[in-house]
Amino acid sequence: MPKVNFKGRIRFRVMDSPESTKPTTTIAAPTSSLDPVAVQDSPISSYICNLSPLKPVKAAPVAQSFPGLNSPPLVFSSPRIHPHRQSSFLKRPQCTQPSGSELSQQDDRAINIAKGVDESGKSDTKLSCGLIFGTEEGDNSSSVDDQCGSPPGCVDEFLADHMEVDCVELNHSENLTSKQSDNVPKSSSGVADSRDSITEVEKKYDVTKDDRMTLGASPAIFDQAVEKCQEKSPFDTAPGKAEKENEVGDMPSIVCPKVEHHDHALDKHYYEHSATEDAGAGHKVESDCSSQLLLESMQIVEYKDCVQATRALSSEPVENLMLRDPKASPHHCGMRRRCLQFEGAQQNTTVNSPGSWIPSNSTTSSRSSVIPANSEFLESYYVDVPATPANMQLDNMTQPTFLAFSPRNDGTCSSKVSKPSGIGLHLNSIVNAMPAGFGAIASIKSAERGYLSVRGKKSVSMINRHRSENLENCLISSNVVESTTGSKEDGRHESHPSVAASTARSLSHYSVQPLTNDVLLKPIEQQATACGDKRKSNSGHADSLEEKKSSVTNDGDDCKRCNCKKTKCLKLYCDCFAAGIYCAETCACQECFNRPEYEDTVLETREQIETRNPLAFAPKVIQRNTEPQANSTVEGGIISTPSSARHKRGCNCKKSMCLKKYCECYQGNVGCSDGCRCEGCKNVYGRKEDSRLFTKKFAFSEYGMSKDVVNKQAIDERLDASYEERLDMVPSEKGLLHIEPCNPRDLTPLTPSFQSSKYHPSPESDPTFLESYGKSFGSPLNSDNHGMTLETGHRMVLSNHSSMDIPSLMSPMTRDWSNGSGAQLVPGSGHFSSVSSLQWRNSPVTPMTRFGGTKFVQVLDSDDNLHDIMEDDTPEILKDVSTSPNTVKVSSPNKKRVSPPKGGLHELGSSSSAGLRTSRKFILQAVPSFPPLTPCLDSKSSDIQSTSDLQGCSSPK
DNA sequence: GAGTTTGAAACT
DNA sequence: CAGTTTCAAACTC
Repeated sequence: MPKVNFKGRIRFRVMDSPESTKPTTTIAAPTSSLDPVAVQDSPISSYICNLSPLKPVKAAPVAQSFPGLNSPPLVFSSPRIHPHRQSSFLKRPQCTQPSGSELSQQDDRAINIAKGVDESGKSDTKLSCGLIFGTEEGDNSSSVDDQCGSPPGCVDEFLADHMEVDCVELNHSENLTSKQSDNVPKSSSGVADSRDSITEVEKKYDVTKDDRMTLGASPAIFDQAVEKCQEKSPFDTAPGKAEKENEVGDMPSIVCPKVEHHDHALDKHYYEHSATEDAGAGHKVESDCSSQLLLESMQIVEYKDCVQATRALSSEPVENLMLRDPKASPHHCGMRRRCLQFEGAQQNTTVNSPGSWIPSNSTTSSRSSVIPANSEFLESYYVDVPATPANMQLDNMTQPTFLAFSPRNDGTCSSKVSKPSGIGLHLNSIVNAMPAGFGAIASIKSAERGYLSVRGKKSVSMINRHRSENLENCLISSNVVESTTGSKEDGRHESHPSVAASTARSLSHYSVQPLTNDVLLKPIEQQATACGDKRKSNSGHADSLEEKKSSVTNDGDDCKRCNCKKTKCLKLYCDCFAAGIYCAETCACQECFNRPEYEDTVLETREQIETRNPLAFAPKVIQRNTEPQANSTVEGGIISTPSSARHKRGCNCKKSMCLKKYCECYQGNVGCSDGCRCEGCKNVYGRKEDSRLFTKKFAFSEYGMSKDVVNKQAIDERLDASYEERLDMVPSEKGLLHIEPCNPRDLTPLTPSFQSSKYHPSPESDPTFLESYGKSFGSPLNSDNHGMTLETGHRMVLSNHSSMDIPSLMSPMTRDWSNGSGAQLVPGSGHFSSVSSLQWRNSPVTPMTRFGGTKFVQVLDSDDNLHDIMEDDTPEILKDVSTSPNTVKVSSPNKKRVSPPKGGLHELGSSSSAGLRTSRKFILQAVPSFPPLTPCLDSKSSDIQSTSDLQGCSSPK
């Protein structure tokens, strides 16, 4: 068919142009999943894998529809992934704790289901894949390949795996890799296993049953679901899709229409993945999935998460679920789809910890402590996961996030961590929302550590819901949107009283929510926005909102619609491709190869592009302030928002004066920075010049506000218009302040950068980036550094300001700050940071970066290096505020509000002054500790906090 | 909807 | 690294 021809063309092109190395193999087997996968996997150095989420994607293709599989390798995990990771993370721990694990898994499943199975499956698969990869990677590169090639567990598998693995077989993950191929046929057995596992779990944990009861799901239903799953499991290989569909069908309530609609192909992939994986460990997984699905479905049904966030079947439980699941699911749906391909890289980390019990205990405890009965149940699941990690082992904690990278956890408990697919970043950016997820995840993780802060906020979950609503508003800026989504997610997570639970939830939710995006259109919109950075940014504006909506209406996917005619959607010219998402039917592109069918080609191409520019797929706009803006506005009216965010590379506008969407900075709703080479910059969000003044001044501002304030005022005036829109959003956010913690997810979008940075610290991609950020660190480390620095600073600050810390950690930089000051929910930053570090690195970093970044920046600013950073983040200055209230004031474009700021400022100022001082001191220490080298490592070495930062740092874009 | 403008991406 | 070309989005009419 024409496709074939296309493929041929594509292959040729691919071969010819960009991806000479892989091309042949990849090209050869683009459609043929296996070959490419194997190739990718085997050779894949972790590095490569990490680098391109595409690989995972390829793997997915191999699975046919398992983008997820591919994802594992992806360096840049999409935010989504992170969430998943977290979820997976959580799951495993849950596994250790049957009830909790199950719950978490179920949640994930539910999410998947909600996604419409497919999407969820994709996202999940990705996650799962990531997890698998993680295990595999840890185990063997080949295994990874297998995963990729084989159907790395579908998303469901993901979840299921965790569950089953934990409960049933810890070794499954290992087996899975080997089994993948074999397992497929075993699917049936897998189902049985799942049942068994379920039963076992149930046995082990009376709670599960009870939970079911609580959930409202009747045992019978559950059993039925299991049966269905089992039946489905047989889908094994080819049938996978059908099976998935079936599953979906099985999970009637669960299925989310959108998801299904979105990416059948992807879903299929996932499905296949799941099937394949299921076959091996996958079987268990599937069974788990099925069981989980059942459970989830049960829960979901009650919660109706999967189906749609909107669907809140049961009121209370539903709410909790809704908050989590719905969002997640919806999110995931949209995000995943898009990101799936790239996301494939996602790392799934199923942490099976022998000590899982401990976690489980914690989780259980969390349950009791936090969640109300039913909701608790779910929460408990979430909680379990996080709890386990936290409790379990900081190591594990970190591992979970990193597990993908290092299978340590696997040891005792196989923990599969979905690696963040750096590439997924696009998604992140897109998803950004997803990204949010990352951040969220990271935050969550951190939360786990310090999560306490989060806990207090189950209400947050509610908020999250609102967020979803708000999201629409948030659409304002894609970046912002992302952040918002993240925040929402975060909020959700946080919402749960029990920190661990909250964290776990957040993880699960994140993973889920992003995907699910809720059926809620809003979420979708967000996703869309997230998807297309440009568009997002565009949409970011109020105007964009409408557009987004329209696009959203299309599908969550549409966020980006390309019209490529010559590039076949395999170049960065293509917004879809650049965003790490597949082109949708709504696209008007011609001869599009950016489709699941051509995953291999896509992955290869991506790899090639990434080879040239590791940050090519990183979000163009580093969102730091978006959410914060809202916060800032809320708090002190410090509306530095726009300023906080920056364009990765900076624009080069000469005629548009940065006042049109031609300008990427403008598109991204971010101010121009020193990195920009624009001429006659009049960027409403912040002029390059201004940014400098700001940044520097700002840096000083903390120390001496007056100058900054003045500049800010001027800027604010300009920004006010644009900001007002945001502000509008903000108000809601204000209400959401609680949510702020959630905001961290927003950061998720950054994650991509992380990944890239991690793997590709190369400054090439982002000279400006490096410059601004790198300067501070001295090393070219990308944003990671920033993240590192920021985080460290943040932490440092946090140490000073316990309250502040939490918020910052929790929420994106700015908001967090503002909110942080107010909310400062959690004081456990320190703990948080340490834990987060690993995880963050993968993807979640972003959040960290934001927070820490800004603050840190300030601190740094005090130092020479830091100062530069500040500049980059100038707008971020506002962020700085977060670190120090003062900074916030300064940074906020809406200085009027901010600067006066009022109490907030004062508070900040007072606290900040002290905090800053203290932070500085810390920084001084920390900085030295930070070798300019890799942010992550450095940060780690320097401080735990720094480590957390590092995670964030990994995100560097 | 067609044509132009714009700036990023890709290429040399 | 700089310059040029190509490309697709953004914009205008």
